[in-house]
Amino acid sequence: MTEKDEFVLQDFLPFLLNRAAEESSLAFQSYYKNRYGMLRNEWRVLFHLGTYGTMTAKDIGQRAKIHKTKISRAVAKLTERRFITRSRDESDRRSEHLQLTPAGEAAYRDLRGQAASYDKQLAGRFSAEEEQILRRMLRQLAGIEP
Amino acid sequence: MTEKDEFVLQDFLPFLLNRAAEESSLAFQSYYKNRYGMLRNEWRVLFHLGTYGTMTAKDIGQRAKIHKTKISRAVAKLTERRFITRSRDESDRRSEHLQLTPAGEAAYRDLRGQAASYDKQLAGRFSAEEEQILRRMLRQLAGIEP
DNA sequence: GGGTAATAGTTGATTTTGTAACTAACAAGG
DNA sequence: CCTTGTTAGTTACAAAATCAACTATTACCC
Repeated sequence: MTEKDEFVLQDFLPFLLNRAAEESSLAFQSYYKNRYGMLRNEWRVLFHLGTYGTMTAKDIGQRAKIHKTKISRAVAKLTERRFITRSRDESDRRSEHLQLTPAGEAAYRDLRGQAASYDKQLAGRFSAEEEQILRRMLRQLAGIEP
Repeated sequence: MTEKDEFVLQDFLPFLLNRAAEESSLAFQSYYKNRYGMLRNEWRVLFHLGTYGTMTAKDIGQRAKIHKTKISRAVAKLTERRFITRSRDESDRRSEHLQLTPAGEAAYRDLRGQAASYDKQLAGRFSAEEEQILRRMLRQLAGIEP
């Protein structure tokens, strides 16, 4: 808080972070929802496969800190919609390698472009230095390595 | 993003903000959950009544940007647990004034102390200036005045 | 090898949220 | 007044998140 004991709810970091997260997600969320009928966990999975290439459900879960049941259901939906394909790892048949289909790639590229310009718009309210500071601090708070 | 077209998922603001919000809420959340069996919306209502005094559900909703159904349910739970009392506004019998009971006050004071030290701990990772910048930027992103 | 524990992922039951429709009270214009 | 519209708050139903239990497979180790 700004001063010792005096507690200001509007300045409480978890509160502020939650509100900022909600607010900043809104417009983008409605884009992938209306355009592709996707849910938050689905675009997250899609984005991970798009940016990192083939991954297993576990890999995604670790990187994004999403619970395995959410991933399982998101993967099921994306498979159903032919955005990803799954193939068993023959050396460890418990896990599956997930990969985007061409349709998945196309959706990813569209959404990535959208995300990039949306991000630019959000960050545009700040100076370049501020922006860098913000991202660094958020990474810190999110527990993401540098 | 750090550079023009090149999209880095881990730097996407909505993603970062969501992760930071979740991560930073975790410890505090488990405190009020374990200690008082409260949900997020319940502590938010409690905190609003604690910091601003008597309010109506609508007031809380406007200030915190929480949907009225969430507030309605949170108020019902808090009333059931004897943390708040409700009294009709006699000049407009549609709305009710909500107020903390002594038990509610006690819970609020405990949680406020907890929140304050938790916040201090979170902010302690940064310099005083950085901290100020962070809060200002988050308020901006959250759409909160000043 | 054979039993026990650990891991990847799925499924089902319960809780919580989101959305829409609803009730009750007030407002405003004719 | 009285119809139409608006507002505060609740309720009902559908969608999604959470948590625990489950299957299938691999790892450990005696």
